[in-house]
Amino acid sequence: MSNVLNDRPRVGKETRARVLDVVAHLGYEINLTARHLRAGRTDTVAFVVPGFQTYFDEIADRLAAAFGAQGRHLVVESTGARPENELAALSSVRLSMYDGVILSVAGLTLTEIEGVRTTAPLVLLGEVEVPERFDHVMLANAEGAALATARMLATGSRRIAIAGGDPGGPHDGAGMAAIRRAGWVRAHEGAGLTADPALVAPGAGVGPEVGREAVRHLERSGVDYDGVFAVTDSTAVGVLAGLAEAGRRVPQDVQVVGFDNLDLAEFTVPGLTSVDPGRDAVAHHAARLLQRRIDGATPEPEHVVVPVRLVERGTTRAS
Amino acid sequence: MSNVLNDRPRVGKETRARVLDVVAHLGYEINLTARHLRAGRTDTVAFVVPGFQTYFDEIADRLAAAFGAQGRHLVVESTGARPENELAALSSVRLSMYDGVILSVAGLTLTEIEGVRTTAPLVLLGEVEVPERFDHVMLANAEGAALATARMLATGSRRIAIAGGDPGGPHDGAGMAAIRRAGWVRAHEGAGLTADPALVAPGAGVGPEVGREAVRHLERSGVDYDGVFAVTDSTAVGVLAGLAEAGRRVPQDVQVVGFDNLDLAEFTVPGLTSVDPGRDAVAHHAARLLQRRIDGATPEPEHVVVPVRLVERGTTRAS
DNA sequence: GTGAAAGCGCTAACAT
DNA sequence: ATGTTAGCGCTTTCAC
Repeated sequence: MSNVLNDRPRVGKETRARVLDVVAHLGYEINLTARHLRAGRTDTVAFVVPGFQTYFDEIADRLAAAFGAQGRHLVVESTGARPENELAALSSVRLSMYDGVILSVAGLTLTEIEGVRTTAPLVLLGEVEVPERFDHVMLANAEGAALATARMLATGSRRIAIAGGDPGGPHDGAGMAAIRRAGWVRAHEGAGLTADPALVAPGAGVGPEVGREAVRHLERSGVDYDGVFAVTDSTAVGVLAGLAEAGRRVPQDVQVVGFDNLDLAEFTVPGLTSVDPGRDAVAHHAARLLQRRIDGATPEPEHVVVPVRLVERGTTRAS
Repeated sequence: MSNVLNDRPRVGKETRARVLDVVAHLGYEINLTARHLRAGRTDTVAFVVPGFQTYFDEIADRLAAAFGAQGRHLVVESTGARPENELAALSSVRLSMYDGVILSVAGLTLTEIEGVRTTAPLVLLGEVEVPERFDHVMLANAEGAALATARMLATGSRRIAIAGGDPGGPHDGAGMAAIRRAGWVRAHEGAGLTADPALVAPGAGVGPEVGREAVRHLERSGVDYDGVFAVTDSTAVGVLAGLAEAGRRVPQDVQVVGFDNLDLAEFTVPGLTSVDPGRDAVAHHAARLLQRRIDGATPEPEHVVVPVRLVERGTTRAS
């Protein structure tokens, strides 16, 4: 029977017809679970993200296309940003459901990842340090942040605040926000200036609430500022809302730059200048690295840093 | 061995220790695929969406929470809005990977869905007509659209355009946009007015591009308008961008209302008045309906219409 | 060209 | 209390 269903060559025409007839009659439905066990593959790859968010949506679309082209399915799972779930996703138990996993790391520390024993095809994504032995794709975070900051310095901003990422919080130090903050500092140094710690706005997370809260904080504190670097575009959207609320004109009074260049950035008012992380490249490398593991190769682990570029729109002044 | 691993009761302490030792030593990792075959379950539920988008993200979060509470995993798959993929997701072949599936229908017609023979636990979601025999959760679309339109009429708008959803396009007629457009018409009638067909902006899709294009079209055509109902919030974001581009003030010159009440609606400038679909209710019903199918009941199919309400923000004038 | 059977790795039932 | 085994449904090999 399976010969017929899988279109094997050496089956008589009549037999094939007969089998197909019976199959249709009985309402037979193949059981994928059994096939997976037998085949040792599930033809499914998982993209595990900290949360269902626009940034990951845009990457997931590209991954789905890449894997779909080879007849593999992509599924997206969320860890809810809980480290224990990230670890669970790393355990081979969970991995054995999939031919491979691309895990976007958010909450785990280097030490926690170190402890993971896993031989299954796995690629790590995300703006944190990971052990040498894993394949890893990350962005040029510090460079991007520096690019953003330098752009505002070049067009006259001298007091550039930074919003998002819970500075000083429990997850700070090694995370994405910290690296981008380092780029913000570096750009100041590059211009012979010093970044003012008073311009680091508090607030945990990277959503719009954080951005709006950051601006409210700046306003309350009475500190002088004429630029805001938001660690993500999502944060930037909140920053724009906060600035409107405070009556600050963008970009005349305050320039704003985000990071991620979400599709949305083209539609804020004014359009959001943003650091483009080259999502195509991120997805491409993640898919490529996973593919070679799935193919059974055990190559040297690769650590890809995807370059970024600045996309200029209306939240920065013309140079 | 399995007794030990699964914490069965009647195992001697010493035996347990010995087994665990060996297990650790050999680096044994359980094979979930085999377990799934044996158990006849995968403890995994799929949420199949037309695309990875904010609206579905916000529902997926809630579904993940609901199923996670019962020890089940949620995975999200995208059909890329291709009808053939939606059908594939409906086929029992694909269903057999999961304990159940929640499918958000976008591109399929009633007839196409009619043809589906499936006994697996399945719940349909989405703003289209579906066969009686399926469980289905949808929004009070026409009511919501009428609510939105009536709100703008009540505060002085007399020429309310509608943006998004490809009116007159191939998928028009039965889809979400058509139902919402019906609500827009109905609200006019309820006020003793007539909706002007010239105010139906062309353009396929529900993303921001469509909203901006819609406004550009209105401006080009020179038609008079003082309000825009966007069929989704995502479209509304584009509408706001378009209006800014055209130099129209919101809400003084043009009022705007969206549909979905995305988290983002609170952060546009000005804040977006929007129809809230009660996402909690949508997720709750979808999870509940799927659960009872998984539990093996074969109850009467249920067709839930989730009520909506209007959330007023800055894109509409005070009443 | 066709049919039968072994075995993927697991676990629940059963025999010891 | 412990060890053994049958069988989930598939596919591939092997015997006919």
